Amino acid sequence: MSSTVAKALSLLDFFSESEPEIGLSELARRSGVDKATVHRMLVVMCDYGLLEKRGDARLYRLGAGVLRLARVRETAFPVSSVFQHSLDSLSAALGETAHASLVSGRALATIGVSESNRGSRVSLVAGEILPLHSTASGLVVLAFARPDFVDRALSEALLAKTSRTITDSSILKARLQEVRLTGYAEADQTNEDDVYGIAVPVFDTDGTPAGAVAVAVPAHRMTSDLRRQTIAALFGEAEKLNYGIGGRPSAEFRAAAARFAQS
Amino acid sequence: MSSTVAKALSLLDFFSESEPEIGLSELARRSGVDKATVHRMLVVMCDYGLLEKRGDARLYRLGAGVLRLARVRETAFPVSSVFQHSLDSLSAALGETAHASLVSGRALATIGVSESNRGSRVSLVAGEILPLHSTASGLVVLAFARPDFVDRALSEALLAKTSRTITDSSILKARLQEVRLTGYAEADQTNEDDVYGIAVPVFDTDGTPAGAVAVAVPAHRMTSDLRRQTIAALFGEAEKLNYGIGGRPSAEFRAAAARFAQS
DNA sequence: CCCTGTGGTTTATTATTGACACCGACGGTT
DNA sequence: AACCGTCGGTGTCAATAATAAACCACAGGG
Repeated sequence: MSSTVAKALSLLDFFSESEPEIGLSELARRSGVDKATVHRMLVVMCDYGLLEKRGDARLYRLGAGVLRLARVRETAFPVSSVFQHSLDSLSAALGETAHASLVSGRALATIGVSESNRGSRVSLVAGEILPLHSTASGLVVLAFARPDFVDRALSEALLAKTSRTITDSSILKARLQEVRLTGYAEADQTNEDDVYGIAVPVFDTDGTPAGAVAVAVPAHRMTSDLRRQTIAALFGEAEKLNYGIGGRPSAEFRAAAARFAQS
Repeated sequence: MSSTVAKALSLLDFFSESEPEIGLSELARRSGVDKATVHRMLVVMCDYGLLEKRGDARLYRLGAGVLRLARVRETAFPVSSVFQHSLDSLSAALGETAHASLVSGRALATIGVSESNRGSRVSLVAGEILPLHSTASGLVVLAFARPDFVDRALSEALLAKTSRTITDSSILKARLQEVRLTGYAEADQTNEDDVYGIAVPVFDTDGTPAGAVAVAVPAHRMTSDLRRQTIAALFGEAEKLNYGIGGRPSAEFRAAAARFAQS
C-alpha cells in the first residue's frame, strides 16, 4: 500500500510549528516505520536539503531546501503573496483572524494567516494541515471539486475533531449540496471547539478549487450581523483573488455569488 | 548507491524558475529513471502535496506542500526574513545585486535576492542551486566548514562552470586556506562569465557555516574601491545576521574579521 | 547495576524497481 | 484519411535494492 517514498514523505508532516525538531526514535515511533529505515530516509532527505541535522543536537528539522522550493514555486506562480494582501484586508475590515489554504494532496495546507489585533481572537498556527471534512475551507473546496476528488477524500475515515464534526460521508455529501447553492461554507465548531469558520473557494485556471480563504471567529461572538458582513467581505476578496491568480470560478460558484449579492 | 527516495527527491530539483512545469516523459529522460517508476513517484509526491498536476495541462509543478513546509520552518526558525533585510540594505548601499544562500545538502540553496535598480546589474534567479566549489558563497562556506563536510563536497567531480573554475580539489583546498585567513571569498568569473562575486559566511548556533551572504558585480565594473567597500559592508551585515539568527561565528572567522577591520 | 532511553549499524527476507511492450490520445505531415 | 512521432499512463515479471529485526555503544535515572 504505502510505498517507500510515501513513508519518507510522511515524515515531513510530523514537523510543525509546535514541534519543529524531532529525533530519530520519535519519528520512527510516530510513523510506525522501523528505526533503521527512518534513519536511512533521514540521511537521504538531509542530503537533498529537505531536512537538516543540527550538528549541535541530535535532532532533525526542516532544511533549507524547502525554502528554496517554496521560492521557486512562488516566483513561477505567485499565490502566497497574492493571498496575503487579501488576508490583511479581511482581518483589518472584520477585526477577526483570516487565513488561506491551498489544496495539498488529500488535505488543505495553510499558506497564510492574518490575525486580528483584538484581544480575544482565534489564533492559528501557520503551516497547519487542515482536514477537508471538518473545516469551512474544506467543505467549500469539496463542494466545488470534481467528484473523483471528493470520493478519494471521503474514502478515508472522517475523524471527529469535535463532538459536532460530521463523520458520516453521506450526510457530508448532502451538506456539500447546500454549500454548492450558497457559495460559501460555515463550520460551527466542527473542527475546533469555540471556533466558527466561514470560507469561500478560490479557483484554479481549470475551474477546480485551488484552495479557500476563510475567517475564523470565536464562536460565542458570532452574530448574524458579523456573519453577513464576513460573507460579503469573503466574496469580495475571492473575486479579487481569482483575478490575481488567474483562476476561473466554476459556473456554479458564480451563480451562487450572484444570488448572494442580490439578496 | 542512489536509493529510491533519493531518485524521487532528485525529481524536485528539475523544477526551476525557468522551467516550473515539467511532464512525465521529460522528467524520466532528465533523471535517467524509468518512465513507469517516475510516474509512480510523481503520484505519491502529488498525494503528499509536494507536487501537483495541473488538471488543465498534463504537466507537473511544485505543490502547495512546499509552501506549507517553508512556512513551518520559517515560523520556527526565521532566517529567510532576517536575511532579506540585510540583502536590501546591501543592494541599496552598494548599488549591486546581493543574494543569500543556505547550506542545503551538498550544495547551496539561494533563499533571498535583492537586485539593485541599476541598469547594468547581475540578475540572479531566486531558488537556484549554487555549487560549492565555483561560487564565492560556496568557498566561504567550505572554508569554515568541518573537514568531513569539505571532503564529502569535494569527493564529487568539480564541474567547470567557466574556463576559470577551479576543478582540482587540492588547489581548491589551498584556496580555502587563504579564505580562512581573510574571512571572505572572491569568485572572479569562476561560476559565471562576467560575474564577480564576494561573499562572507553566516554561522549556525554550533559554529558551523549556515550559509553565506554575497554581492555579485558585473566583472568589468569591479574596482579596488568597490571591492573594499563591498567587503566592509558584507562583514557588517554578517555580524548583524549572526546576531539575528543566533549564529556563533567560529573563532577563525572572528579573527579574520577583526584583521580586516584593523586594516 | 540494571533498566530504559537515545542514535546508529548490521544481515536475511521481502517488497520495490526497471526494462519493455502496450494503450489511447493528440498534433503535424504527407 | 492514413501515417508518424510524441505524449501520459498501465501492465507484467525478473532482478535488485529496500526493509525489518536484532544488535551496539552510550547516557542518564532509579
